[in-house]
Amino acid sequence: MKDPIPRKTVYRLSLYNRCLEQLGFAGSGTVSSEVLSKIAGVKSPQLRKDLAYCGHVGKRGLGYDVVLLRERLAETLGTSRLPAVVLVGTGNLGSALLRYQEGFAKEGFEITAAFDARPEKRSSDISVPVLPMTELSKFVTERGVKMAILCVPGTAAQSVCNLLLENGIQAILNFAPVILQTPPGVAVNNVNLAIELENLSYFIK
Amino acid sequence: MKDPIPRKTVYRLSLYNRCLEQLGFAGSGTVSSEVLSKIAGVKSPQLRKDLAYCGHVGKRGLGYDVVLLRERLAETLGTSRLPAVVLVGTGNLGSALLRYQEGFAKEGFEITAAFDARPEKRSSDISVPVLPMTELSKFVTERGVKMAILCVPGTAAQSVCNLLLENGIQAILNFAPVILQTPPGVAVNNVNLAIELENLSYFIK
DNA sequence: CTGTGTGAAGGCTTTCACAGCC
DNA sequence: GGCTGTGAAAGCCTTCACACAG
Repeated sequence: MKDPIPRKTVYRLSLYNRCLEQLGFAGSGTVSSEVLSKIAGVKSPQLRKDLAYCGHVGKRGLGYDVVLLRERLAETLGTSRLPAVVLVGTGNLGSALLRYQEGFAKEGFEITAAFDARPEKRSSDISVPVLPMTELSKFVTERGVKMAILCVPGTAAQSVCNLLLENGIQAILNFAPVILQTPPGVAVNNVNLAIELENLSYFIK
Repeated sequence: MKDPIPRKTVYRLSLYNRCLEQLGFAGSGTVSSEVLSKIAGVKSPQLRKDLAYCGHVGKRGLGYDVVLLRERLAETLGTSRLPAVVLVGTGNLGSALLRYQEGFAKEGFEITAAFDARPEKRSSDISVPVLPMTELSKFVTERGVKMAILCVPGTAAQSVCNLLLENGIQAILNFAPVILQTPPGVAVNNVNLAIELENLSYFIK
């Protein structure tokens, strides 16, 4: 309801969106908070409270209309028009993600270009243009790209990050094992596979 | 101090470990909570409180001895002996991660084997043995593997997950875009790139 | 005087319980 | 009767402020 939707709620709204997709309802009927919350792995009051940020979208006694709910979610999240994304760093992980391109495409994202200090490393099974770093500024500013996926080595991450910010990038999905120092207003999500694994290992008996 | 370290704290302890690594101190000297917290992107009191879970490891007026701290962290997290990991699903993302193997190795993890319904897809630049799914039970139980990375399509994720749990897997790093239904006592960390991107797009002005 | 360790305060999220609408 | 929407309560985590050790 209130303007500033809590970070964690935004996260879960995306999640609910994916869960609805997964349900594969062909426009059919409604879901109850009970059912949907179970799929999403949260408690039902939480789901209801989260969805309340999208306005009164549920019907009491019935549940949530699937189609309507998805529309509202997309609207609230601003997912109707998905932003262009560039990827920087085509090493192991970077080119891996480029090969996974179709996975992103299915979810509505498209990597418009990739950049690397040594673009000739580009392998033949990658369909995205791989350009030298020197072209990054021009490309990003001309096309008004606002999001980037960062896959450079940790040692280069901060300086490449700075370069991105100078050219108007506002959100970064960071795979480099470094916490980026950024000014307020820039969104950074970190994905650190080593930490994920280490974290899991803690819970093994 | 108390036995049950909060989940989020465990997470950050791993993070601090990585930050120390990044500092690259060759056994030299100490770090203050002020400095280390800045690198890790948290506030200094938080860092101190987190580190207090490792016992009295800091020296007042001096800071934290880097070597000692790393030892204590490894001890607390149980990272001294790192567990074996298997990867399931060698599609786009799965084989991408296998190619990234050396990235894991640098952080101390090793994928001991990969499994797929069609293992012949194995490409030549992957050094990890790729075995058919039918061998999974035997491999996992015989070697006592407790951790798995799950990269199968969403439609297969839950059933493969069940198979893993039946064979004694206790922790799963899940890349499938599905929330896995698991009994308590099993740890699951989800990595969903589409959600990360969607989430970031929300914060673009 | 510097910098850790920590009780107490504060803020944010989750959970509960139930009123209200279909 | 069923299920949403939501104030109130509880819980958890973060932040603060300061005592205290080196």
